[in-house]
Amino acid sequence: MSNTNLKKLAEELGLSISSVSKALRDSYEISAETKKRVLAMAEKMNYQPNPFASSLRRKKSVTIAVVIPEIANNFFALALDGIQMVAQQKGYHLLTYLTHEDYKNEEATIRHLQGGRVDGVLISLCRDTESIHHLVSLHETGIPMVFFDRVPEQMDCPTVTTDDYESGFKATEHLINAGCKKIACLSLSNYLSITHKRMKGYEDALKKHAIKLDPKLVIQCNNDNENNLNLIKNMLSAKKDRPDGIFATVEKLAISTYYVCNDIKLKIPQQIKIISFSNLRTASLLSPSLSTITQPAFEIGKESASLLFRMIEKKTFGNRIDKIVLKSSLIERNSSK
Amino acid sequence: MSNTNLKKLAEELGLSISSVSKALRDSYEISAETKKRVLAMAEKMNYQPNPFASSLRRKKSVTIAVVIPEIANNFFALALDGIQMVAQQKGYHLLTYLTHEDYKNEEATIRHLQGGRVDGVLISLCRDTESIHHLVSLHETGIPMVFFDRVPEQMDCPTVTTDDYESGFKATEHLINAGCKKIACLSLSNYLSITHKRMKGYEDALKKHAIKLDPKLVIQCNNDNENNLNLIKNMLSAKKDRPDGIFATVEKLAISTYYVCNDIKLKIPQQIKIISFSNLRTASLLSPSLSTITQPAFEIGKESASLLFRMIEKKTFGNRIDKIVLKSSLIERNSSK
DNA sequence: ATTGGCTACGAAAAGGTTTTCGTAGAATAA
DNA sequence: TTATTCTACGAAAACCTTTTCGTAGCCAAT
Repeated sequence: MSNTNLKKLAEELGLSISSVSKALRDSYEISAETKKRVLAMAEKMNYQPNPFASSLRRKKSVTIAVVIPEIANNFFALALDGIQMVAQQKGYHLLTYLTHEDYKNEEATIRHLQGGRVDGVLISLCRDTESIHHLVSLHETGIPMVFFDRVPEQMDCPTVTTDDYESGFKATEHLINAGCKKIACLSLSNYLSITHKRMKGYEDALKKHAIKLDPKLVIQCNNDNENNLNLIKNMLSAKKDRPDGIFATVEKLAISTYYVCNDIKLKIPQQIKIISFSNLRTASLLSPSLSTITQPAFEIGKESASLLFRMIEKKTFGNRIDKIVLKSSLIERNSSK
Repeated sequence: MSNTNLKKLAEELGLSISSVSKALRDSYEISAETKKRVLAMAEKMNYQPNPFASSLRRKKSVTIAVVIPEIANNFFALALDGIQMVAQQKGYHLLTYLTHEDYKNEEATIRHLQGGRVDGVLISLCRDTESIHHLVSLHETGIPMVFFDRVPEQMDCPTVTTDDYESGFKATEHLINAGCKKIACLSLSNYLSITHKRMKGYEDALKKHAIKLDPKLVIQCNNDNENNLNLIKNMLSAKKDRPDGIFATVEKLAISTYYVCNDIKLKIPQQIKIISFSNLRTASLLSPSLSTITQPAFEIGKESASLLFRMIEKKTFGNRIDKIVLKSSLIERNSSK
C-alpha cells in the first residue's frame, strides 16, 4: 500500500502538515525553495493524496456518474465514449451505471447517487420510466444533472437530444416516397418522449400523404428479444394487411426485422422496405445495406458532458435551462430503395 | 443537499453519534427499540451516509475500476456488461476508464489508481503496451488486480483469457480446408500476448499444412482506420501474390477488409475468403455473412469480475494465481465458404 | 517610535463516519 | 453484602486532507 501521507511527508521534511499540503497545492504562502523540496520528496516517497480525505474536506468528488440503459448498444457506447472523453479532459472520474432497461435499477441507482458520491449526473432514462419522482428527488439535492436522448418530458432540466420529430417524419416520408403504402412502426416504449416524438413524426408524415394510420401496424416491442421477433414475425407473416414498409425507432428492432425477413424469405427491399434509427457501423455492409437515421451519438455524449461541466463549474448556476438539440442524418441505402 | 448527517440525527434523537452509527449498522450493542427509533428517523430525515467519510474511515471504497482500450467495440462493451452485472450484484460501484489504445493514458490511469480510489482493478491492456512498470507498480500496492483478454505476458497476476492459440490455429486451418493457399493475417499489435498467440496458431496451422509463411502477408495495422484501409487495399490490389484468404485477429480489421473488397470489387468468398475474431451481432446479416471466431465476451467480463471479488473478499489472498481460460467458438458463415 | 504590511510558516479545526474503550446501572453469582 | 457480568449507551480517537486563523520576524512608511 502506498502509505505515504501528508504526515509522513511532513515528518521527513521537518515541516508541518499544513505547509506540505499548501506546497503541494502550489499555495502562494510557501516559498519556491520549500515547494521544490516538498515536490521532490513527494515524488521520492511516491505520495498519492487520499481521494476520500480530499473529497470529504472539499465536498467535491471529482467524479461524475452516467446512468444508461445498456452498454452493448452502439448508440450508448458511442455516447459514453464522448462523455468519457470530456470527463478525462477535465480530470474527472466516471462512474458508470447500467439500468438494463429496468426501472427498479434506475430508481435504486438514482437513490444511491443522492449520497453525494458524485458532482454531477448524466442520465438517459430506461424504457419503462414513467414516474419521475426519483429524478425530482435527486434534482432537489441541487446536484447538476443533464439528461440526454431519453429525457423526461415533465422536468425542468437541461437536456441534449436530437430532432426526433423531424427524423421520424423524414424517415416515414422517405418510405412513402419509395412507394410504401402500408408502413409499420416499431417502438420500444410507451413512455419515452423520444418515442412519442418519433411516432408523432411518423403519424404526421402519414397524414400529410393522406395515408390512414393503421393501429395494428404500430407495434409495441419490449426488451425481450424473443417476444419482439414473434411480434414482428406475426405481423410480417400476415396474408393480408402485411406492411410494405417498416420504420424502426431503434436499431435492435431493425436487426430483428432482418432476421425475421431472412426467416420467412421476405425480400428487402422488394417486398418490404426498412429504415431505422441506428448507429451500426456495418449498416452499409448488411444484406441489403440498411437505410438509417443516424444520431450523432458521440457528439451527444460530448455535448451532454460539456453542459454538465458548465453547470458544475459555474458557482452561480444559470437560471436558463439549456435544451440542446442536435441533428440526425438520414442515410439512404438499399433497404429502402 | 441532503444535509442530514449522523450528528443531526443524533441531536434529533437525543442520542450520541456513535449510538446512531451503531444502530444503523445493526450493532448488537444497541437495543431493538432504539434501533427502530433510529431507523425511523433516518428514513424520515432522508439520511444518506457520506460515502467519503465512510471510505476514509473504513479504508474501503466499495468501488472497482475497469480499464479498457475502447468502449465503442462489441467485445469490450459486452465484457463491461458482464463486469457491471457482477459489480451491481455485489453492491459495488464501477469506475470506467478508456485508454483509447494510448499507452500514455493507460499509464496515467494506472498511476491515478494507486491513490486507493478503488478496491480492485480490472484491466485489458492497450495495443502498444510494452513496458509494464506501471502495472507492476500498481500491483505492489497490494490492490487486487485481474487482467482479461489482453493480458501482460511477464506478470504473475490472475488473468481471464480465451484459447487464442487454438482459435488462431482453427481459423487458419478452416481457411486452408476451404481451399486457401495464400492466407494473410491482419494484426493490431506487436506487443500483446493475444496477438502473439493468435498468430502462433496461424503459423502452426500453415506449417502443419506445409504452406510457407509469407511475411508480406502478415500486416501490422494500427489504430488509424485510414492507414489500415490503405494497408489492406495495397495488399489486396496486388497483381501477383494477392492472398486468397484473410484471418483478421480483430473485428474492425475484418470490417475494413469488407470495405476494401467492396471498393475494389473483390468478391467474397469467391476471390477471397475471410474469417475474423468478432462479437458483431450482425455477422450473419452481412453481405456475405461473416465467419467468426466469437469470444464469450460477456462471460469473460463476468468471470473476471467474479475472480476479482474473490480476491477482494478473501482476507488471506490465495497464493495460487488464477489463470482462467474460456473457449471461443468458430462459427462458419458464407465469407469463408 | 509606532504602525502597517509582507513573507513563510504552524496550530488547530473541520469534514462525517467508524471503532475502541469506557462506564453507569442493573442483574446475577458468591 | 460484595463481587462479577451484562446491557445499553457515550466520549473520543482515528482516518487524511484542506483551510482558517495566527504569529514571528522583517521591512517600509509615518
